[in-house]
Amino acid sequence: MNDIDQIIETLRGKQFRITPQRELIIRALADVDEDDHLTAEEIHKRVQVHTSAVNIATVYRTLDMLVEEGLVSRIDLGGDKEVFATVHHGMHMHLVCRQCGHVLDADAQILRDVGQYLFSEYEFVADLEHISLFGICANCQQ
Amino acid sequence: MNDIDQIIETLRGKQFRITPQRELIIRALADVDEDDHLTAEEIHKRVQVHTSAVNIATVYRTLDMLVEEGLVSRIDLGGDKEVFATVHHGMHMHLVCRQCGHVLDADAQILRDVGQYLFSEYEFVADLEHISLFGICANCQQ
DNA sequence: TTCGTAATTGCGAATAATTGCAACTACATT
DNA sequence: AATGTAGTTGCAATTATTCGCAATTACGAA
Ligand SMILES: [Mn+2]
Ligand SMILES: [Mn+2]
Ligand SMILES: [Zn+2]
Ligand SMILES: [Zn+2]
Repeated sequence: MNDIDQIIETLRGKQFRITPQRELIIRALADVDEDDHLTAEEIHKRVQVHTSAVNIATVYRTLDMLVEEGLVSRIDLGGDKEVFATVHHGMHMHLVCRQCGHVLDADAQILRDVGQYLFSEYEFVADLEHISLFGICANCQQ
Repeated sequence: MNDIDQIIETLRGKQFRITPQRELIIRALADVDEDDHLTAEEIHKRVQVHTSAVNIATVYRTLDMLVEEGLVSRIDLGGDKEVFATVHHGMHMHLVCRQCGHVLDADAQILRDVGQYLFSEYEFVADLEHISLFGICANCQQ
């Protein structure tokens, strides 16, 4: 079963209805390159290649739902840029420079300890597959 | 020297001009209780108690500047709620449930290792004093 | 199949946040 | 103290996102 069907099956299991709009949005998200992300606006554009009949409000609502269900991750790449990706976008984190905005991908294995700690101490299951951390990049430290 | 003067001195050292607007905004931010945060809108309201002559755009721009300079932290408390606090708001993290929106404060000592790793491996100085992590809270796990 | 109904969508309006630009002002220099 | 100027602000316009609600539709039950 591919990534798209996987997501759709999960949604069915949770009694969500599979509308053409949702299918197109999920497909757009899953069809990007492994290490790519899309903004809500970009997803909307890609969906409209197939049919102009998907409203931008529906894109926003569907993305909120997919994030809430844990099927898609919402990533803050600094101030204005918010992007989305499915779980097939492998585990890593984004180091975002708060000065120049540069984004560097980094290994996220070190977060495993954090996840275990948060669960054992607070019974909280943290999403650590794909997060952003802010700070100052090597360049901006002079 | 108190928190407010500290911030103002730092700004002066970086050639930023100290306008009445900026002073009021910094004061509003620093005058909250130790464990409190304010939204941009709330800061605007508090500033207007003193004078109605501060535009909301100036509040947004000043906050962006303070965050960029590392003097204030911007915290995402889930989707719509973004709050700000100065550094006197002690080190901890926010565990935000993506299902019910509940926010739990947690110890952040465990992030020290993460910070060291990111610096040694990527020369990135991460801001880990005050971050949010998303996931599922104990309650929403059934 | 057809039907009933709650979930979902589209649309337009409301709200939040950002931006361009002319006017203003903090502050270094004289 | 007066001046010059680059940094900052206010305002209005723009853009991004959310919301209310009536119309539509997915899908379980008949
Ligand atoms: Mn990524
Ligand atoms: Mn806090
Ligand atoms: Zn940088
Ligand atoms: Zn919860």
